[in-house]
Amino acid sequence: MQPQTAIHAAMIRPAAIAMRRATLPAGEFEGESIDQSIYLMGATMSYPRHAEIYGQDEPAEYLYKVVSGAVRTYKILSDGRRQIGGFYLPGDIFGLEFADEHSLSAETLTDAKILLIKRATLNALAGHNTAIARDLFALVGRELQRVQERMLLLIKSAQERVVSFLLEMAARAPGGHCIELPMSRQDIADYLGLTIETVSRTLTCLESCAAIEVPTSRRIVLRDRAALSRMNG
Amino acid sequence: MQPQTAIHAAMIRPAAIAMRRATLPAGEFEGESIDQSIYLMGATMSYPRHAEIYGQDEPAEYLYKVVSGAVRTYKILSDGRRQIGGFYLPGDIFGLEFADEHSLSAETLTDAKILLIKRATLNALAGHNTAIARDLFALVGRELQRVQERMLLLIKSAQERVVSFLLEMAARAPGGHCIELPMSRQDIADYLGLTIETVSRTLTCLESCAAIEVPTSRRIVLRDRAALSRMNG
DNA sequence: CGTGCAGTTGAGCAAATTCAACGCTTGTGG
DNA sequence: CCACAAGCGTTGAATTTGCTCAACTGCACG
Repeated sequence: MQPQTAIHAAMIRPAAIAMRRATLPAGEFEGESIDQSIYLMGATMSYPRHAEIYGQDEPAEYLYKVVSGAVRTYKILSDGRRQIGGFYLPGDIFGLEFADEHSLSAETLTDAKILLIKRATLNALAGHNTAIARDLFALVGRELQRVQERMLLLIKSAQERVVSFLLEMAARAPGGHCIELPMSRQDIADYLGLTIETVSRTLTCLESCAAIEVPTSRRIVLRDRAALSRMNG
Repeated sequence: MQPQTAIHAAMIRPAAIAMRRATLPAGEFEGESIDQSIYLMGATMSYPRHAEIYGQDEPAEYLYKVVSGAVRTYKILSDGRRQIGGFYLPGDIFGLEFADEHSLSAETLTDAKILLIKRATLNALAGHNTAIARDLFALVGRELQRVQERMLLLIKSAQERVVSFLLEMAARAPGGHCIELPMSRQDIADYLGLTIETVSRTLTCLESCAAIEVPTSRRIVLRDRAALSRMNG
């Protein structure tokens, strides 16, 4: 499946970026410098639903930022099981790798617009601009924390995993208590290391406990956040 | 429990380090520049067995390198369960954190000598010396890969987890097929997200399959590595 | 009105945990 | 030197948890 591409790359040399950057106000939050660079130097690509953005073992040339839509990264194990590495929503950056090749694949969950920036370009910028280097570092640090959180999740019970997932998604949702899920039950199951049946049953159970409401299968409303937090271990 | 301290800090200004570094041959492997810095600027501390090196929620001021002995990092969950973040053997660096506070605690498994270096010092060095910055980055990258590996491990079956653990330890052991374990069954269980009983039973099973030998509880010999690799998924 | 897909529900099963007992080693005190 | 307690590891039986397999529902689409 080939993505419908719509490239608007700004052809600016690194030095020009650095100068332009210098005229902007000092960084007020982490990632600002990287954001500047991506917007100035990145190319926007439009992908249809369920399109592959990159595959396991392809060279990791780019860094990606979600503009709209949602993305999943995943890995297929030798026995056919699939482990989902993470879900990325608008504003999130993915594709951070340290090997020369991607260890995960990435696919869109929905139609999506993705901003791409060459890693080589960013590395070159980081060599001259310490703000960008710092942002890159912070980015990786946050990714590390995210993965460590998830490690803790994976030793918990099925119910705790589902609850953690709901709270995590709620924290990133606009309202904070009504979640619109861009992914299927199978995706959630592969993210949590459970089966779809267990996820489904757990949600039903949470609903009958009055902790959540599930008006449609892709929308979940948190009713009793205190109860959920208690279940979260 | 207070560590027996034996500080031998070399008091050298960053600029001096950078100069000294410049006279050395160009980096031949990742981490060399950081190693240089740690050895030049670090302080060695001696800890007895089961001593706390730092605690969860303490400010993360230092980076640590194991000189001798072994270390575990861990987190106590609210319900009393303990998750082990990792085991660190001589040559390993731990204490990498991105928040200002440690999210894990660290303890010695055995008597140990640890080299400490102030994060602030290293950050300052990294700001001037791109080789150090690159090493730091690579270090974090490898830590991220390590954690991602472990995430994959935690969705596997008990047997696969134990086998993965054995292969991981064997890869770091000197001979490569005879493992001297510095940690207890409880530590292994908490590392793998299993119970001690399951770990014990699995080892017994592997031994009766002739895949391993367990001459003493802390020593494990890999007999049939091919079979183990096959079990590893 | 069927067909196909996603999600739910139920019954039976396998895997891992819990609880309990036991063996081995180590260290301590009589 | 022996007796004994404590800690660690192993083993067994019962129980729980989550998985597998299968049927069923609701919904979108032709």
